[in-house]
Amino acid sequence: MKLFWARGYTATSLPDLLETMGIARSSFYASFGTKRKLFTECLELFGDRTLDIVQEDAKRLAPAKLPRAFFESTVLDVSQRRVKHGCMLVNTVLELADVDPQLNQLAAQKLSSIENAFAQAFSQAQRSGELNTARSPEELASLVMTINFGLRVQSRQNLSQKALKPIVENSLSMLGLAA
Amino acid sequence: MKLFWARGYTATSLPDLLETMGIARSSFYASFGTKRKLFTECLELFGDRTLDIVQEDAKRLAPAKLPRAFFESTVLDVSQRRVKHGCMLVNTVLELADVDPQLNQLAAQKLSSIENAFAQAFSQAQRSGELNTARSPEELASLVMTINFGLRVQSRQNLSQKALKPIVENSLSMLGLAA
DNA sequence: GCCTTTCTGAACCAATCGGTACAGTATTGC
DNA sequence: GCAATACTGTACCGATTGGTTCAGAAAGGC
Repeated sequence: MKLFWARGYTATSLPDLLETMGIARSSFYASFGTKRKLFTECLELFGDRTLDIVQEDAKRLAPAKLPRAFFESTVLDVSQRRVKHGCMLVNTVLELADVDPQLNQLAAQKLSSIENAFAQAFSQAQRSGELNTARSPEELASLVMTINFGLRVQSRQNLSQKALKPIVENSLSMLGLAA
Repeated sequence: MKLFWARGYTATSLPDLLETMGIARSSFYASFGTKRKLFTECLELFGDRTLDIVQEDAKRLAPAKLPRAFFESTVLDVSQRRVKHGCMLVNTVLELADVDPQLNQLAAQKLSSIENAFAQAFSQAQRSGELNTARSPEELASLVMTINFGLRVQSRQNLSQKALKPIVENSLSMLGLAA
């Protein structure tokens, strides 16, 4: 998964995978079927893990603090190596949008479920009066995802993590103003 | 360029290019050298054209209206087909960040020059008192680019243009609050 | 200690990749 | 109408792509 994450689907060759996994070619096909099937499983795994982050945070944090928690655990509080890989879902969408509709749709669907998790938390907070109702929960979630996407693109450039920090802070500040 | 734009560098094969360009294989190599060299030229062309959009708008518009003008001419006022291709520079960064450092750097550098164009316009507006000085020109430009990246990722998903419109409007509204 | 399951390593497949070479055909300039 | 330039079509190159097959070695269960 880490290989696919870093290099994308096409640029990751079978020999690359075999060497990293430390298994033989025949074992690979016996266990995982095809390269495409393995990539699909990796996409699902990555998407589910990311969704878990949001849902776990939503259990114990005020919704207004959700975006910061999410950006910290996916951009700020990870190694420089990892932040440079960006988000595997976003990478996949941009690599395969006009090449492989199925994989694109799978990634888009996972992203959509993450956006929904944000929207649900915001919706609940608005009903309990914790959150300003100037914008709908869906609009707020959509804004959070837009900023998230933007940050992931910034991450994947050659930016140092120091240069990334103020971008995250300013984005959060801007989001706060909008909520 | 349109082919590279839509499918990315790796997924665009030489036969694809030849068919679209309507020339023979030997003519291709005689005129453009290698596939990689052509891609470089396309990146430069795309980057320069995008930079032109910002610089031309900056000549006749108030800096506060620059982001809206930019998003209109790159996201809202283009065909559904075209908006689905996203931004070639962003696509390239996400496809090749951990695969081809040189091409990644070229795309990143072009994006940086676009960001600088925004920063210059904002800087001038702050000196003349047109713009709030709560945030530095560089910070504002960085925010605009982050939003821009986010919108491009949204565009490249299977979103209809109708679904994209409110996202752009909300993003602009959020940006306005931050400025 | 034996039998079954698991895995390896290498050979092999057809297809495609980017790139080169070159003879032959259009097209151009004058 | 002739010569120079531009372009085509095809064959070819080595390398690499994802995927298959299978005999043999290693490991595990009891």
